[in-house]
Amino acid sequence: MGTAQRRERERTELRGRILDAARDIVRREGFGALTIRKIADAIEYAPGTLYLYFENRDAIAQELSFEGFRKLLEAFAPAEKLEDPLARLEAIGRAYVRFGMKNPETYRLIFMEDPQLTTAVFKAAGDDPGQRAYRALIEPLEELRRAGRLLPGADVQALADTLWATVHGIVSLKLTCPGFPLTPVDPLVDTALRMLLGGLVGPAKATRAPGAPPGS
Amino acid sequence: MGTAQRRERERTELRGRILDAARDIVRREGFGALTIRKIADAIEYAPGTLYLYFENRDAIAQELSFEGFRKLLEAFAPAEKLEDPLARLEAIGRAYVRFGMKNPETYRLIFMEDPQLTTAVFKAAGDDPGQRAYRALIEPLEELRRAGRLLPGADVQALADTLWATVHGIVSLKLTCPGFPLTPVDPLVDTALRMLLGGLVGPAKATRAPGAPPGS
DNA sequence: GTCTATAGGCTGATAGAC
DNA sequence: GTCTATCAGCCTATAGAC
Repeated sequence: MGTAQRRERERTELRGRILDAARDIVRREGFGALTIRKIADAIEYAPGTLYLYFENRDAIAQELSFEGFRKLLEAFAPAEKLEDPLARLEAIGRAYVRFGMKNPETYRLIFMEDPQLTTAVFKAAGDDPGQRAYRALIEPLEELRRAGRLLPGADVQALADTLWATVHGIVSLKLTCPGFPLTPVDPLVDTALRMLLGGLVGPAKATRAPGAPPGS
Repeated sequence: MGTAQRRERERTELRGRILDAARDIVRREGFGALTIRKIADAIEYAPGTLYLYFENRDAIAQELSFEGFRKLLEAFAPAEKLEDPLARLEAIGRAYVRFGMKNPETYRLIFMEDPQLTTAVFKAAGDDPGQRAYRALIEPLEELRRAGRLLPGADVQALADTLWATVHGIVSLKLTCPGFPLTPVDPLVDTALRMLLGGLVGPAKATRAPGAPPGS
């Protein structure tokens, strides 16, 4: 496996160990606590050595963000296999929130810290992962539209952006406002998806009350 | 006016000028750039002097957050005067987003920076402003419920939290991800509110397609 | 490649003169 | 009340020895 060899080479070349240590620090203490010295301490090297592997601190943070975004996309994979486009949208939304809650500091780093970093991630974490993430939302919506299941005149782009904003809102509110909103994450996601997706396919299909428990 | 006298007293006591300078720095350069020395420079005092008026840097940041949250509540005022509860909800959502876009760094400080700060703001910026903000959402929803305009079994709390998460999502995404989402703020808010509130009062009332332009 | 050492900067906060 | 001076600490990044 070429990938494994490259990873092994990187590891022996210290690069991998630097990233491992950096990832650990961000996970445990947040991006603000990520310093060259702390990483150097963790891997038991002199701080200056790190500059042989990364141009500066930001380059390390960027690498971590790329990596995190790639993992987010991987977390979408099972959802993307679902046949029904509506079920796909729902599953992607849930996978997104789950990723954010499981990796709070990584999520913060990617989506809440530095606009420049976020922009860089969208533009260049592999083969245009920003577009790939977007397509995960746009594609099922397009499929719904083609099948005539969207109301006429629906703007697929605006719908995708709204869905994204909502799941991002849930995650970021939960990360920064513990205790607010009062509703626990899972029912909150249930309600949000029901409200957003329920109206999507037209009034006729919206049979359950938004905010009602799933079994009602 | 007692308030004016107190403000004047505070100003002569330097406290007001410190806050003014701090507010300016946060607005222009963000919370990360707020340092005791920078404030002292701006008001042309020695750094140590500030400690006679504030315990430490965090106390200044907290005061700014309290102030910002109070202004957010004030921005709700015109919306809260509307009679129709659904129109009230919509107007509050729009006012929220407008506030965030107009005061990006203040919004960041209050809602996106430090969980501890955010918690403090909710608990103690005057007479329980967190509850007041919450009530602004809960109350119109309760009114809708009482009027039988919500579907039976609807969870008012979850609905309020979802609305809040969505507008927060829109603002915070726009602040950290300029360029993503691609949809401009105003149509994004239109779509989100239509999707969320459209389904709220039951299928019969949802006549416009989510994502369609308002006139369709 | 890795080290030590250091330049040059920033920070919050305090002590003591006036 | 306000100052100066300073402690004690952190930081990035680089230069030069080995």
